[in-house]
Amino acid sequence: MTESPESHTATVGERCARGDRGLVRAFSVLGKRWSGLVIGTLMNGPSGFRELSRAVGGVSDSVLSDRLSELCELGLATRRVEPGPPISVTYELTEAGYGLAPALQEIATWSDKFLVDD
Amino acid sequence: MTESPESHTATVGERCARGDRGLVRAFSVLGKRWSGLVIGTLMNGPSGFRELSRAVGGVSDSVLSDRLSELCELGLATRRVEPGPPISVTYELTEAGYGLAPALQEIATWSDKFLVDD
DNA sequence: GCTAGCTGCTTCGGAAATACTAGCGGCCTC
DNA sequence: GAGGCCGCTAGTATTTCCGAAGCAGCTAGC
Repeated sequence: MTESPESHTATVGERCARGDRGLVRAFSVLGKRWSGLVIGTLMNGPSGFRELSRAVGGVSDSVLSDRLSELCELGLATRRVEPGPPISVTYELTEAGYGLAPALQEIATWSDKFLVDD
Repeated sequence: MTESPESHTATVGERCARGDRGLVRAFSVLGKRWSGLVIGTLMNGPSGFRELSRAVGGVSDSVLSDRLSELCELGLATRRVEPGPPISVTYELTEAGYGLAPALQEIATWSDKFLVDD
């Protein structure tokens, strides 16, 4: 397949049409406030709740707790408890979670190019 | 730069760390309910309000109207009015809007691979 | 031992966002 | 004229997000 602009556009268009179900599912996750940033932050490696809260910045505890629960339920992240003392909790992305890396990379690239600085 | 798995992982990690500002900006758009799907649907080409509403499916008029306004204000989409009769309104992505295609493609690929069917 | 501070949550009440739906004016068809 | 389409808007109801207080567990310093 040649890499002409037209065929690339058509491929994108067909892909999005066939990927509608996929996009619906994906944005049921990514379209919730903070989820994308939580996942993006966990790309840097496993993290505790408070560490994650500080790294994300600006997310309330209750929402962060909800989002992490959802991500774990969806199999995108795991929650590991070290019984201690001191007790500690660590959140880490799963393979599925890390699978979002290419998309997040593309999003960051797009953002740097097209979104204005606030 | 070699393409070894380690350097790829490090590149992703560094990229996300350096892209945090970018991700924050991006998810201020994509992290809102329906915006991702609206953009994804407009990838198929220009569309009227009702046509878009039906294609996206499940979004309320008032929220769709809000989202489209926001996308236009951000320069991701344009709203064109044909004075008619009959009067018609068409929404279309800008170059910046279409610039999200690679990311949406990656998201759809990821979703197909890792998210469970409902 | 007490206090202060960290941890990871949970709970509660309120603010903000979203959903729902009726309605408007413009237009077309029967 | 009635009914239906269009693109919204406005008002109300519901859901989501938020902020902050609080809990239990733990540590460090006095």
